[in-house]
Parts: sequence; C-alpha cells; structure tokens
Amino acid sequence: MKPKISDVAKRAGVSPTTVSRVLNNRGYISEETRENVHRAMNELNYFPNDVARSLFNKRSNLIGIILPTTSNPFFGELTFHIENICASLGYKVLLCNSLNRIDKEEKYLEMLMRNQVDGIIVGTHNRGIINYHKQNLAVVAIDRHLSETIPVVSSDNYEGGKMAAELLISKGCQSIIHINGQKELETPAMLRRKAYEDVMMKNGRTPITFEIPEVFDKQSQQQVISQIFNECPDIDGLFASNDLFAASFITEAKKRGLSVPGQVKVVGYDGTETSQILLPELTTIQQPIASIAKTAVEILIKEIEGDFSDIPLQTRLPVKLLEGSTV
Amino acid sequence: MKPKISDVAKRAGVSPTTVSRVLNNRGYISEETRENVHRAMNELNYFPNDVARSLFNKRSNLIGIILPTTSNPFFGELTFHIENICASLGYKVLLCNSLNRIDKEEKYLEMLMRNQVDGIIVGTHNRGIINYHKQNLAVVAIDRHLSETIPVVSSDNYEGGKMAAELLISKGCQSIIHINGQKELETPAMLRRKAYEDVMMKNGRTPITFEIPEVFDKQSQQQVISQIFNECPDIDGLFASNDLFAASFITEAKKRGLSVPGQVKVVGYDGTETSQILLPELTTIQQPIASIAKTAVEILIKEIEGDFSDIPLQTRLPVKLLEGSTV
DNA sequence: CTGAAAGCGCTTACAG
DNA sequence: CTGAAAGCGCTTACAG
Repeated sequence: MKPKISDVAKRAGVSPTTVSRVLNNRGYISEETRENVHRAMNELNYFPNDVARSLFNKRSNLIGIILPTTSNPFFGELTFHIENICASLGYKVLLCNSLNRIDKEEKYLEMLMRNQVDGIIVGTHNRGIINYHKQNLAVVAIDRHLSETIPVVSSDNYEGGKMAAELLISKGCQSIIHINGQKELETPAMLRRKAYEDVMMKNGRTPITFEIPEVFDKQSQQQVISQIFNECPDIDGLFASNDLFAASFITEAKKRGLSVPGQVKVVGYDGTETSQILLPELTTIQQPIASIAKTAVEILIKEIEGDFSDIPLQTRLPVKLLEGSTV
Repeated sequence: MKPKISDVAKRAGVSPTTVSRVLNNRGYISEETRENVHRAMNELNYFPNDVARSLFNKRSNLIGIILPTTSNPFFGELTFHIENICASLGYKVLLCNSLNRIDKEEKYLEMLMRNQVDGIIVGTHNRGIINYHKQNLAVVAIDRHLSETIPVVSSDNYEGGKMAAELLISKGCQSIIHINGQKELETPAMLRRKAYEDVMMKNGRTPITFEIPEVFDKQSQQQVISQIFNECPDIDGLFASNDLFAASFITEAKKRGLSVPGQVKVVGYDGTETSQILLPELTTIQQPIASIAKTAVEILIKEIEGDFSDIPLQTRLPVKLLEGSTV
C-alpha cells in the first residue's frame, strides 16, 4: 500500500501534525525532527496525496480546458502552450475535446465542476449553455464571447482580416471570396469577416462569404469548396479564416487546373508551426498562439486568486502577415 | 457556497446516508424518498464532489497522458482520440507535454502520482526513469519500450519501414537516405530504420541514416537537413520517419532547385489528418492513430480493473501506404 | 517546538 | 427501507 502521512509519522517518531508541518513548511520545527521526517519520507518513498489535500483546501490546482479538438493544429499548439504555462505555475490541466458539440460541452462542464477545477479556459463557441458565473468558477474564453462578464483573449481579428483582404486587393484580385465559420456564432473571429466585408465595400466590391460548418466533417467542407468554384467561376482571390480551409481550397484549385497564385491567390489565417512546416508557401495571418495562451492563463489565475483589480474584458493580441508564395 | 450532501439531506428531510444511496443507486430506497432527494438536488443545483469520492474510493477515474507535445499533429490527434475514448468510458484525462525532456517527465510523473491517477499512457521515450511498477500503477506505452512488463502499442513499424524503402527502390531511386530520431532511444520506431536498412542491404545498397534530435528545436533540424544535401549530393530518395521531417526536406530540396519527385522522391511516416490536408501530395505511411489510441486505452483500463488475463505485451497495428505524388 | 482533535465531502459496513 | 458512526488522507486552529 501507498504510505500515508501517519506511516511517515510513526517511522519518524512524531505526530502526523508534525509531518504535515514539514511538508508544508509551516510553523516552527526543530532542525532535527525536520531531518527525521525527511528521512522517513525518503525511506518510505512517500509523497502526499493531492486528492486529500484538495478536499481539505477546497483548491484543486486543476484547470479545465475545453476546445474543439487538439487534432486541429491551432488548438494542438494552443493546448501545448496552455498546459506548459500551467505546469510552470503549479496548475494541472484536465483536457476536454468537445468537437463543438453542445451535448459534449455540457457533459464536460459538469465533469469539470464535479472535479472541483479552480478554473476553465474555453475555446469552443457555444454561448451561454451554462451560467458559468453562477458556480463562481473562474473562466476565460479564447476567441469566444461566452457572456458579458467573461474575459476573452484573441488575436486582433479585425486587423488580421483587414490585412488579408487588403493584400489580395493590392495584388490585383478582382473577385475575392471569403470562407468562414457560421455567422450566427458571433465569435470574435467574425471580425475577420467584418473586416473583409468592410475592405471590399470600401473598394467598391461585393463581399461574398461562404460558411463552413465547424463540425469537422470533411465531407461538408469539401462540398462547400466545390460550391465556391461552381458558383464563382471567376474567383481569383480567397481569404480563408483558417489555414486548413485555405489548404483544402488550394488542393481543389489545383485539381481544377487553376494555378496558385497565378490564377487564384490565397491567404489563410492561423499560421501554426505545423502549417509553416507542411505548407510554408501559404501566405497567412499568424496568430500569436503562445501569447494568447500566456495571457489566458494569467487572467484565469488572477481570477482564481480573487484578484479582479485589473482584468481586461477584451485582450486583442497583434497578428502578423506571413508572406508566402500563394499571393 | 456549493451545496453538499448534508444540505441536500436536510432539504429532503433524510440522512446523508440516504442521499448517498440514491446518488449511487445502492440499497433499497422507497420511491418516495428517492423523488424527494432528487427534487432537493435539483432545487439546490447539487452535484457531487468527485474529489471527496476519489478520496474514499481510492479511485480517481483519472488517467494521465505524457507525450512530447500536442503541437506535433501526430500527438495532437492521438491525444484527441485518447481523451475522447476515455471520456466515453468515464475517465478523465490529465495532460502532460514533456517535450521529451527527462526532467519534465519526472516532475509530471510525480504530479500524476500525487493526484492519484488510476493509470498512465506514455508516449515519450525516456526509458526507465522511474520504476513505474513499484507504485503499482497501470501503464501503457505508445511506441516506446518502457520496461519488459509494460505493454506497448504501436503501428507496425517494421512493415511500414519496409513498404517505404521498397517503394523508393521500386521507383528506381539509387541513393536513398533515411532520417530518424536518435538510435540510442531503442524505440519500436527504430524498427522503421531497421526495415529500411534490411531492404537496402538486400538490394545491395548502403543504408545511410541521419539522426535528428527530437528536442523540437527547428534550428538543429534544419541543420541536419542541409547536412544531408551537402554530404549526399546525389541523393534521389528519402524516407523520413515522420511527415514533418519529410516536409522540411521537400522545402529544402525545392529551395536547392531540386524537383520532387523528379529528382528526389520522398516518403514520410504518420499520415495525420492534418498533413493530409496541408500536404496531400506527400506519399507517406499512415499510422492508424485512432486504433492505437483505442487499443492503448482498452489495455490500460483492463490493467486498472485488475484484469490481467489477456493483456498483450506488444500490439502492432497495421499501417497503410498513402500514395501521393512525391514518389 | 509539538500533539490531539476536528473537519474537508463523501461512502460503506453495521444496526435497527 | 433508513440512520449514526467511522474513516478515506490530509491540514489547521488550539493547547500545551
């Protein structure tokens, strides 16, 4: 059996209280007993049971993260950074891949609360499924508006969309199409679309946006892309709201005998490390994934520690244009 | 404050014992009191504290996963599948990105044990840092030999390596190079190298393998790739042990004015969804990521439940050649 | 400087 | 069918 604090106490010839004290470095302890206790712990290969600690402290040092799926490189990288920062700060991460499905998200949320997580970072977009605040849980959203009071961290979506659209226009594209998620979602990412539309209007063009359901079914994505070519045969520019859409589009364009950037120019969004390696020629708007993660964790931990003094409700981190050879 | 079982009991006019019984569906309870209790739980918005439950049950339903980083699409997808399968089976996932660093892995291991995880799935390759068994923890390794007694699940690495090498030879390549991780690691993935070497020898060629340190520093990867071109100017075939290496190689080849597959043919390994979307033309050996995940979780849970009857020490899942246009 | 007692929120024998 | 008691492994006032 795993040794417990009383086993250590017995072996060191002291009380459990004393062992706990040296464990937590609290109160006065003579150097001698401290050493005895440490020796006993080593001999028994003892390490504390954090479940028992959490129960007493009402603090688990656990944070939950809910996002669509780590299979998507943006979220895979985001998850890595979040977890790593958390680890360095003494927090542990409970991972939830909701696939953007409301039913799953609800179950995960309940699971996280049962497990007494101290806070949650949410990267899925189901608005207001549960009253997060009611349970006075610390929450931070990434690129999603969850409620009026939950801080959201995102890239500067409007600026990113603007850069993309303006770049395509400056390269002489006449018929520029946009691909994005569904509009009803009202995510900050919709600002990419807004910027695209604004730029188009300002330049006397008609914005056309195709919506792709973000349910991760390849079938329907493929379908929308075919649709674009069919409905807009004169397309010569595309701004995709993520790099995977951009890549699928390029693949289909080539399949149809269109050269990129010769006949169609393409700009993506995200600029993950993975897409930089696998598709370095893609011109894209890069999100600062590491700082998004860092900011989100920092805000969350402030909330957890009850320091609400200067928590920004909106944090927009700067994007960067990565010029490849697809424009 | 969060309601607890005694709050529910009070409201329902019964004892905590009774509430616990309806919660766990144990023992006889009259229909009436069951309804009363349920009503009380709803009114108070009660849900059980799993930390307290874990403490009593000595069962957390938590499993830890340690892998290099979810930033790598292979591990990102693996993580997604593992987590999703676990969720469907009532297990929760504590995520650890070790970056293949021993110091980090040790800390994570201790963290997981303190948190009383029921089992661990390990995808990093530091052999024998800790005596996993000593703590009688359920452990499964993915593509890593951790010890003689820990089950390992992997793709059929030898077969995969063989297919890749034979394909390149059949396409007429004369000077075929291999890129892999470091040999000392003795991972099952080394079988990819072994197969490559066997095929080369059998065909009267000299196998040449370049080792890339798997520490995820772009710098050194880039360096090794340049080195390949410098030391083997007549290279006309490459088998990379993962798709990211393959992609970096292709990028460098093009930069040097070499056409793929015209002058150099390339075969990768992994075949993740992400690389299928971003670099669909890559010819690669696809690992069955979903079944690797499923098998690993199933074995782990058997171990956790103490059913050691038919636990295979080695599971090799079949790979599939994905023919793109890089050979 | 150290220890006995109570309690974190649950569950499970044991009685009734 | 239901409840009082003890205990999971820890920690923190409170005494001494």
